[in-house]
Amino acid sequence: MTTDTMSIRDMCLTFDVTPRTLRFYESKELLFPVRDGQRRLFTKRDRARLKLILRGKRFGFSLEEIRQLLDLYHMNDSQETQLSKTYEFAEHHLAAMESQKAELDEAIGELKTQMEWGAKKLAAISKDQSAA
Amino acid sequence: MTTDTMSIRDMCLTFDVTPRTLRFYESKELLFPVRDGQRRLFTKRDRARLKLILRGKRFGFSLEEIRQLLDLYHMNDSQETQLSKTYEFAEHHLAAMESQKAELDEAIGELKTQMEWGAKKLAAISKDQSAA
DNA sequence: CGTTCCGTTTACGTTAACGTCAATTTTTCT
DNA sequence: AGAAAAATTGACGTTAACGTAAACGGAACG
Repeated sequence: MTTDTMSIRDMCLTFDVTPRTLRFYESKELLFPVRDGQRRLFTKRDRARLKLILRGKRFGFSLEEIRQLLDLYHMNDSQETQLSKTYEFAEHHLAAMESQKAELDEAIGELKTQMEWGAKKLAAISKDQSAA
Repeated sequence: MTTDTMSIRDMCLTFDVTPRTLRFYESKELLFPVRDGQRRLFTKRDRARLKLILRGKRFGFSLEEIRQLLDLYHMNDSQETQLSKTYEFAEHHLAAMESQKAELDEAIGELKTQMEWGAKKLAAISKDQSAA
């Protein structure tokens, strides 16, 4: 095995973020890079988490919400009570996502309707012009 | 016909927002309530726009992005060039939404996988305990 | 007719999520 | 070794999206 860890610069290039962003996420306990002296080394786990973080942001979640959610993807063999609490939280989150999906479907439908209307208008205009 | 317009307080109750938010949206030219003296009266059009604004926010769009998008739902018989520009913008936006939907589907799938794993763990734990 | 309840404007405050800049190591290149 | 490039830690700045408080005007009510 080669390195398995990545420098901050490699992370920036791979995920298109700035060093500041990665340090900020570490300070907010979203990432936990190990240290080689002073320098940060990002593990496979950090990369998996970062991917989820960026996706969460695209879905409109705050970093704090995302921090909670990250545990869902790293459920460890902790206490039963903790695990079952996490599981419950996951159920809520899943419901939220499916409702968001439904809303998204509806929005897509509405936009398509609007676009058909726009297309008709455009066709009418160009016809008017050729008739003039 | 009765009023067809709503007071700021009615709007707040209906859409669960604060007066500040509505005034803020007006200042950012997202809403255009008419005036009865000093007081704002929100029209049917404002209500339609607000609904779209709140939905846009849930999808993670900024108010500035939403402001652009609102034109899509109020395409008027403006110049052909303007209308066709709006139409192009709509095409881009539609593509973005469908890609977001795809990503959302993927995320839902992953979360479900994680939850199955968690469910198995929970089952194993409770079995261990009954065996002890 | 006083006060209490909206509503308005103006303006400063706040939080999240970084950007940016300075001063200081640490690393890499030659 | 010496210079340049890259990384680190503060610390202050910035933008979006409102919150909050002050000061004022009309109208509704007992």
